[in-house]
Amino acid sequence: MTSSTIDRILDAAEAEFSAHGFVETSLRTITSKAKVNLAAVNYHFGSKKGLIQAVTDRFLGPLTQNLHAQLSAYEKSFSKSHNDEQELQVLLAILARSCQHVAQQNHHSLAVFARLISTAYSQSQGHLRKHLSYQYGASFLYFMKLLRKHMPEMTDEQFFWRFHYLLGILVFSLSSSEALLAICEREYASNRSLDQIMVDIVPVMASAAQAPIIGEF
Amino acid sequence: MTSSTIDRILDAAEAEFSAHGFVETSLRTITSKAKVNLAAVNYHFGSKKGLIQAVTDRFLGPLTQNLHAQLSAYEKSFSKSHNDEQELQVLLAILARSCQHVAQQNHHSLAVFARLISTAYSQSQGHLRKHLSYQYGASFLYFMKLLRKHMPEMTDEQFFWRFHYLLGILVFSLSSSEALLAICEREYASNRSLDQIMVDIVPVMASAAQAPIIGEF
DNA sequence: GTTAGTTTTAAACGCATGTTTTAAACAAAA
DNA sequence: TTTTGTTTAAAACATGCGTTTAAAACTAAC
Repeated sequence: MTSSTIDRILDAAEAEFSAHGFVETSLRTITSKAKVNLAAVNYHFGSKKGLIQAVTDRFLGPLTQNLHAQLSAYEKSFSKSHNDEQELQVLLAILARSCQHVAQQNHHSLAVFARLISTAYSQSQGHLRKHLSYQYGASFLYFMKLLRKHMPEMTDEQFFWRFHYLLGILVFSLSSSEALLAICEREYASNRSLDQIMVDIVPVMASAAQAPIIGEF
Repeated sequence: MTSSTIDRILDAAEAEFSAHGFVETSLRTITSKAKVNLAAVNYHFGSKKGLIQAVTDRFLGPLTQNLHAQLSAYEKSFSKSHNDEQELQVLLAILARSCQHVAQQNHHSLAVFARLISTAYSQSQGHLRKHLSYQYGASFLYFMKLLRKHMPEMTDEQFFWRFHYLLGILVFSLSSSEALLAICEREYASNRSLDQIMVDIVPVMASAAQAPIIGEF
């Protein structure tokens, strides 16, 4: 176990990034929590940006692979009578299950994932967005393609917007999960978990997906 | 117009905060965009934190006042045969309209609002959350109370989660609006606006609110 | 016109950050 | 044991930040 240093850094960085975001966590807090010298980050990852990329790559790889595998299995055993709510929920449940899957390995990865999506969509020039879609876009495009089939009455543009409204449910739930779970436990003495949130939002996203279109498109 | 300095700072700060967040925008970029001396911020607002508070107070005041006024007017002329989807949409449309209202005055206020909510829910200790609910919580609690009536079949805890899923749609749409509108124009040659997004999400949030409960609560 | 109070300006301060450097410690092969 | 390459260590570096200071400029009342 020569390079436990690398893993300790990755774990500490993931935890800190998930709790305080990328810019607001310093390399000094990461290296001190990892019990590692400050210079180790630049030595092993080149820069802070390199560390962020390593942290995200660690779960984005498994996430997209798992998602892709599940989607192709789903598509093969496809009951041709789709277009009903059941099938839509199955598809959304696949996404949820992929998220759960990566969370088993790296506990804070989903919160980091949510922060990643949020920052990608909050810079309008979209450098990060391009990088993500170039590196990991295939699986998510695959997902969108299948989702699109269940919302045939919409135009492409309407689907674009609806999809991102659904994404909002997912991203906000993930990035706020720690706070929400804490409030929930304090306020309702209920011991829920991120896993349960992921099954929770599936029917909610499904209903949101099927809401009627009334705007002046 | 002796203190146009203050307004120029507030406008520049609002624009920068909406585009790059609170921590990632420096006082130097704000003051240079406002064509104002660097020290002016500390002179007029005491600190950067004071400036952030001034920026948010400027629209949170009008927002909550408008929301409260609309809600009490709605409650007075209340068709007692509620519990149907129409009424739910009316209520959600009130929230949307209040958002539109403050956006007319300060163009980037809604994106700042979204960032405020996001940061409030991404720190689990919740200092900002407490401050916001102490200062502006009344109107939003009022809104939640009325919304609760339209979702009577849920437990309080289930309502808590569902409410925050709806909040996710709103917050993500607002904080990503600039990027999404840019993509939409480039990809679909469609000239949409934040206003249209706000009417868009009303039926989506309504459907999400009425999704069946299936989780193991 | 002088004065008193307010606002603006330029410069500096103290501090935290990411990064680099240089040497020491270590590991494994010759 | 010596040597070679890799990893760790402590210290310093450069930079950008929020903030403070002290003097200048301005405003308005007397």
